[in-house]
Amino acid sequence: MEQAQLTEARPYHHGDLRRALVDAGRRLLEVEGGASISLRAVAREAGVSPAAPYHHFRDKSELLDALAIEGWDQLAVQMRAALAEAAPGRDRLVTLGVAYVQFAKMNPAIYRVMFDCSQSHESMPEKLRDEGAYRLVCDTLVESGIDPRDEVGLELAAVAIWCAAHGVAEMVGFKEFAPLQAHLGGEAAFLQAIFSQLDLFRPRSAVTAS
Amino acid sequence: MEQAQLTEARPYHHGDLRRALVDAGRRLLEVEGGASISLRAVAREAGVSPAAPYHHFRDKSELLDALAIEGWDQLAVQMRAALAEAAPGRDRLVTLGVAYVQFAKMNPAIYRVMFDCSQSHESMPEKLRDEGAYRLVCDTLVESGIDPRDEVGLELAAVAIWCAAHGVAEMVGFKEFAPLQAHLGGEAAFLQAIFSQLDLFRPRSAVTAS
DNA sequence: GGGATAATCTGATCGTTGTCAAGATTGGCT
DNA sequence: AGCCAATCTTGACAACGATCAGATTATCCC
Repeated sequence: MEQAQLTEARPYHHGDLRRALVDAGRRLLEVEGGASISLRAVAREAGVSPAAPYHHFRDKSELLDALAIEGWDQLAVQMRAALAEAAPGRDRLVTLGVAYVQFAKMNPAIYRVMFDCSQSHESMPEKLRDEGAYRLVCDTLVESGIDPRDEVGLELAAVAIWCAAHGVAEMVGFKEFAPLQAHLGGEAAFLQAIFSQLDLFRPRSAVTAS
Repeated sequence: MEQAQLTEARPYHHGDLRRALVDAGRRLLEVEGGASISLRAVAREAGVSPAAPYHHFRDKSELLDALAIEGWDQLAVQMRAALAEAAPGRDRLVTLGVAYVQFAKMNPAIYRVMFDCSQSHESMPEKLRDEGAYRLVCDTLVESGIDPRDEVGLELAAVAIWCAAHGVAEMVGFKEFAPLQAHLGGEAAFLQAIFSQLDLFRPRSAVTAS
């Protein structure tokens, strides 16, 4: 009857398992590199039986969804912080992009889960639009000169930035870029340079056309 | 002793299994949507036992590597074709980007495997640099005005374009973009618009700084 | 309070997967 | 012919996702 187990008190019904499972999952994602997480491992980490999670999530994918949502929240926090501690006059869009990529690089497994979930749903979490990172990007875009009444233009710009940031986030770890990165003096300079290069898709020699 | 089985002749040693396995894998990837492929399913599709592949690939990941390499080849072919049938004066970088994204959208599972393999190796296949799509991008960059002697600048530009294209490729299917896409009149116009937007990271209101 | 009802957790089980070891079968070389 | 190495099958193992019956507990109604 005593609950003096080595790890913690062991309630018979485990007060709030859903929470514990998500935390366990996050812990595993932080430790285990890029491998896909195992639902049984999450249950093990939380100290419950392999079937227990099914009372809180219909699927394994639902657990991953919960992890993904927390990841998006975490990302928004980090981007907000980056904006806050950046010099106000500097280019704030680059600041956002660098923060985005650095989050993805420091939490690769979580970022992978975030994006995999979005892809299987074919859409990002709702919250992004209202209070999350997407909103941050839109605000910064307006702040840097885009007409907020041009909804199409604003969305196009935000989408384009997001795509670029995602692409950089997933490729910045490639070995091919290591010499380039070293030559430019570190990752921050590399990211800055990449983002500054992203006007390349505009027609260059198309002075004749249109 | 007769080999009159329903499907095909059934050689005792299956002339060239490695080839058959890769083909079977590609067939499965084309049919089955986004799910990860099963090594046993590939063996089943090829008509051999579940352990047979291990005489041609050390791992499941090695089979995926082979599939990925074929995918990169296929992508290069498609991009080359797009360049060939595009008007010579128009913006050829956009043509390349659109071809890249359309390949990813028409072969989502294969593209996913291609990129997953690259990420686990932290580098893309060697061939890309010499004769593949990367080389295509570099050539087109030089053709559109970049000084080929500036190796760092050229590589930076190629990397930036690749990142942007990859980001767009992975996000263009999201439902959030459907209205925007419809408003712009189809996917091609949408892609064109996105790529044209990618100069946003340049400092806009930074006329004072620097 | 007490008892019914629903929520939660465990244990056992099924089908599937990746991987390996041991044995059967075959092609190629001498 | 005869041997060796390559190839393929069979059988097995652990781990996984998922489900179900049953044990345990919380909650609510009287």
